[in-house]
Amino acid sequence: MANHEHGDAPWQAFKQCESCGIRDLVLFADLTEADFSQIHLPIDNVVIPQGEALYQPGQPAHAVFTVREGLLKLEQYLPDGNRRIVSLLSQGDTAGLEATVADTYEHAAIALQTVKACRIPREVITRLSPRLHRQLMNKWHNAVRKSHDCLRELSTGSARQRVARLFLLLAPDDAEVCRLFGREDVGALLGITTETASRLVAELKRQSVVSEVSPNLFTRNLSALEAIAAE
Amino acid sequence: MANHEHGDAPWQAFKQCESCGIRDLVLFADLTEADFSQIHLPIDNVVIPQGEALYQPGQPAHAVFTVREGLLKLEQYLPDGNRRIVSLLSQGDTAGLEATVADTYEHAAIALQTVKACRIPREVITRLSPRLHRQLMNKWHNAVRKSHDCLRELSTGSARQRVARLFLLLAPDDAEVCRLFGREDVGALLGITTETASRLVAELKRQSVVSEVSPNLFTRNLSALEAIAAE
DNA sequence: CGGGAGCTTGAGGAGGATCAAATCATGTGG
DNA sequence: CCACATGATTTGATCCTCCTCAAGCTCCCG
Repeated sequence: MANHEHGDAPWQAFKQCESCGIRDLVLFADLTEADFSQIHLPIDNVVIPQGEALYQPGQPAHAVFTVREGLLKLEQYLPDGNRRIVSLLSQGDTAGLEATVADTYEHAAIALQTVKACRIPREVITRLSPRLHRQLMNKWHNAVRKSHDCLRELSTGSARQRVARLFLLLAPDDAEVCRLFGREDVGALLGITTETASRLVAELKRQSVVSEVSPNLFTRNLSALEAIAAE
Repeated sequence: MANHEHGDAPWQAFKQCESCGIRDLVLFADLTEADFSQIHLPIDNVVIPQGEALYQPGQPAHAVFTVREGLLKLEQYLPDGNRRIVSLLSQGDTAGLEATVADTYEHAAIALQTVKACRIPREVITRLSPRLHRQLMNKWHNAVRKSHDCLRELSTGSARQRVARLFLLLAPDDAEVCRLFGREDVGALLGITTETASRLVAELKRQSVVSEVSPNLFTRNLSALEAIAAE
């Protein structure tokens, strides 16, 4: 199971959050010292090892999570038993936003790379609600945008285009390298089979559009990728 | 262009909204008489004929819209010039929610069936913000859910399965009939070509899984559709 | 060293794309 | 009222992409 380590006193949450390295990215970006003093519940740090679930669909949704490090997939299951990844969450993204309006989680949230996240009990959100309004709206907006990006870029066009677009989406343009994940997950994200995903990644390697410097860590030829994405 | 007809005095908005037939579905569901009295901007009724745009991507986002009748598509454009429908909005859904957090619209919103909607200026939302908090969150939540539904049901599996799932999503199970739209749009929604969309709809008609009682108006054999959706 | 999981590759076939043409529906002007 | 132009839908023929089933391969760990 995921490792929950939290400070024992409420005010520790304050100290931790205030000095958070990604303060401007998170839900609490707008809060003041006075706001933090109203938090009477622990904000836990959770670490989810690769492959472990942060939560499962149908579980009671007691908390919202802010991703500080790593990569998380949100997946859902189909009538025919297949599964589909509907979103990828990375630094600054929020998982389980539905906790603020629904009783249960709607996805399986599973770490593709070891994830460090903050667990924020739903009551904290409820209590700070007016102060968080703007940031909550921003987070929802991001969730919608990510999902539409996924449809537009990763579920449209040929399998080759989708793989190229995935390499472009996985890291900002100025990033040196870019970390990929298992071919089965690539398939579930792009709506293609594991074999096709493998074939195409291998092909891009052979054509040195990307090169694997270490297992699942790639350098990219951006202009070549962009050409494929738009062809 | 879309037809904007609005009451001239602010309080008319109140009267209209208060007696709205879908009051419990809309953004203003929680508001009281006192809240309405704070609205000093007109809530217009807009009618968008089939094929016309409610807004275009990049346009300054000055308003949010509640759909009262009809069907709206949200579409986005790809690097290669193709387009993809990322969401369908119908009664009670909200279009242009991004107006509350961004400067411009992110989609083209186009009527698939003649749409009647309420145009709510962004300042109204801003002003009533705390009172609308819960409903805004609900609307965002719906937007995310719709988008994930689209990915999971309409962009996964064989073209045949997708068409069947579309017929199931287009109207509630107890609806007598179900209205479809042009094959080109069906294609853009399911991520397949116009020809394939046409072929499969025609095939379902021949197999009397659906029947076209009048142009683009269908009755459905639900169990047959469900069987195809899950096969 | 052997076993397992994930990745790669191969051969074959099915499903969907593409290009092209025929049919149907709609509206317009003669 | 009919002839015709226009656009959407349907259908056909062909090709190519991607899926399926299957077998090797690599790497890691016991």
